[in-house]
Amino acid sequence: MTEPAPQGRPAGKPRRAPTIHDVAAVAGVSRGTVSRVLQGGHNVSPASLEAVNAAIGKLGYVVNRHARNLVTQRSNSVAFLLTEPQERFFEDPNFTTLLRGCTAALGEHDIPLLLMTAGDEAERRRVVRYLAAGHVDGVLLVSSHRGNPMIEHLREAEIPMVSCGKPLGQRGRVAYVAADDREGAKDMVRHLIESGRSRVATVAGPQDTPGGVERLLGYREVLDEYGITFDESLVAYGDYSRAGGEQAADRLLAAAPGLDALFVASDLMADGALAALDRAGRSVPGDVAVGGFDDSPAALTTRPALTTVRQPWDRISQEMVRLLLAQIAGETQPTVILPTELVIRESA
Amino acid sequence: MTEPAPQGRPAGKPRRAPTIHDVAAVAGVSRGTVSRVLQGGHNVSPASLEAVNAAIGKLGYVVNRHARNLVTQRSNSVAFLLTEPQERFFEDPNFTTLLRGCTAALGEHDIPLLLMTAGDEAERRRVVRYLAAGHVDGVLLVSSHRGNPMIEHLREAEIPMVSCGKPLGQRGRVAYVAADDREGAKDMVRHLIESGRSRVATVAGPQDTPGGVERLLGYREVLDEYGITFDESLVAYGDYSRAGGEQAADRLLAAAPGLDALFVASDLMADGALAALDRAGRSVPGDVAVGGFDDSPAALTTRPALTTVRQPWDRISQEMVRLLLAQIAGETQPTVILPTELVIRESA
DNA sequence: CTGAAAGCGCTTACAG
DNA sequence: CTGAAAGCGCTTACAG
Repeated sequence: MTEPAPQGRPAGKPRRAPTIHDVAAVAGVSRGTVSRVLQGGHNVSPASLEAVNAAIGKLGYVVNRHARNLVTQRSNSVAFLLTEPQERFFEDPNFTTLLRGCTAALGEHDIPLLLMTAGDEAERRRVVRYLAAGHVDGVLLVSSHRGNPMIEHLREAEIPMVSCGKPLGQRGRVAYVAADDREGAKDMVRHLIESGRSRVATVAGPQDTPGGVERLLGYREVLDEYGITFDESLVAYGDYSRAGGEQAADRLLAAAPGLDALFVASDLMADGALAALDRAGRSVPGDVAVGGFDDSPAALTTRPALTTVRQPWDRISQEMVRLLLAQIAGETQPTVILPTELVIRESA
Repeated sequence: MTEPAPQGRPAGKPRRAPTIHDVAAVAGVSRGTVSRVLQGGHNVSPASLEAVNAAIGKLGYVVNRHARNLVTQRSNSVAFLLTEPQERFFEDPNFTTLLRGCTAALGEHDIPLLLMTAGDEAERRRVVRYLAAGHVDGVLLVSSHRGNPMIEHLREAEIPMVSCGKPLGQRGRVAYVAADDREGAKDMVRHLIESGRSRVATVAGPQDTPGGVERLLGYREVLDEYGITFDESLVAYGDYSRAGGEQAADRLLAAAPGLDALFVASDLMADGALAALDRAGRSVPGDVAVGGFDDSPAALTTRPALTTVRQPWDRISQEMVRLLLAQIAGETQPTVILPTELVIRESA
């Protein structure tokens, strides 16, 4: 007599997950054939293919990644590496947007994202050891400052990687995806001038970051276009933080009280600048038109709502993942520059 | 004649990583002994131990995780799972704080964190398949709303997990770490009353989240303590978003114009409430004292700076990791409730 | 304390 | 198109 089928799985702990062996037995083929089906079903007869798929469904078989990874010498995983002091990035809304986009894009390939941070020397060592050991197939790198020590380490270990934003001082040796910072800045400054402003100041980002450099260059190029002489007293520098933007705007207001427009190199800094202007009794956009950069969520909650330059974060993350997977597959992929978009709200 | 030693590694690609076999050969012992050293060096003679360690250093040997994981049937990795619509969490500063803390805490154990999101049905299926296949050893769960379908799936698959915040409707079946929401709320409301306010209103969180329920309960309990009759018109509900807080405050101002204090169940909502009060021409804390909850970075940039209840995020993430690792190791760990701290700034 | 050996669950030439 | 077999790099009883 046969026992009644147990409800669910038996009481004993040892639920052994079905293996390729079990599938082969049920399907009545060899393990090699099962594996071939798993690899895409090439060189497998329709009958075998169907039998194997049925067995897989019946058993609820899922490949054991460790076994597969061991033999293929791949990890089928990718690291998302933050190389700045953690504080900075975790407060930056651009970061979470990017992280979310990369997670989603990798998810579609069924590739998990390992989040790693390398903020201090101890972490850096641990991460390099981990990555150099080949525990991931590639690295999505988030680092903006020149002279990042991690990049050298990763290059030496010949780990596929793609950076978000152009890594300064690498002379084209590392692939990257970036928004067109310079054109975006130019669009904004043209918009400011075309709306009738004549004393356009700017809060630039750090000059050891690509965004800091390029957005300032865009500002200067448009001044040239319109035959406006560049004036040192109309530029101040911030560190991309809200407080930094506020202080830079204070300095600008002191050095050039007559300014009637302000291009700020990030939304977070623009939010700070808005506070400074408010304190100084200047209305926006009445007295001073203000333009930001990023189109971060914060741009919608400032008052007035911020006119800004939209960075295409969704596409940036998608392209980063595409480039990295191509690189892992052995293809050489060119760097990608994505267009920005001027978003006009109330502040300018 | 011997060739001069090549600089760096040879030109040919095939840099094969050293294995336990190479280490054994260099150290003059068997692979088993090398493995024992790797496992902690028990039952290994001092001489062997030293020889093996020297060989490891010389070769730059790093264990192959795939091989190890295959035989130990462990993944030595942990998932950080977001089960809400992604938008919500990625905008919530509490989330990034928690993510950062967990990454750091796991990093100390050399365990990578896999970031996974289960916002829609398709993602949910993919994630359940991945987790149920045993691809991670455990799950750090971030989910606040009652009736989260993922929890059932994970429980069925018997995957170790610990939740951030008490999962409603699970009757104690899943371990969690949380701040003491009720006590935190009570501290704040007492502070409001003790500072001389008599019409204390509250913006509560969603009532299908533990923070929404508990913080409102704390508010009511303190009212009782002081013999103040509970007044329906002094409570409004928000969804933890900035806009939600602003709208809730608007409603409160309409229903109870005489309110002179406001306890808001999150800093983000408090920021919105501040905007509503400003629009209504009420000064803070002059006309209305405002208290928040979280002590998020935003609490420092509101004007006036926000008096709030600090959630101990660092400890929360550390405890989550500790509990999860214990659970993976087979130990049963009790749930952990951590004390909050009243942070007095300018708004109350 | 230590070595030889089995085995974890896959993939992939190799013959046929 | 398919099976038998080797091998990926480890860990872990088992003898000794």
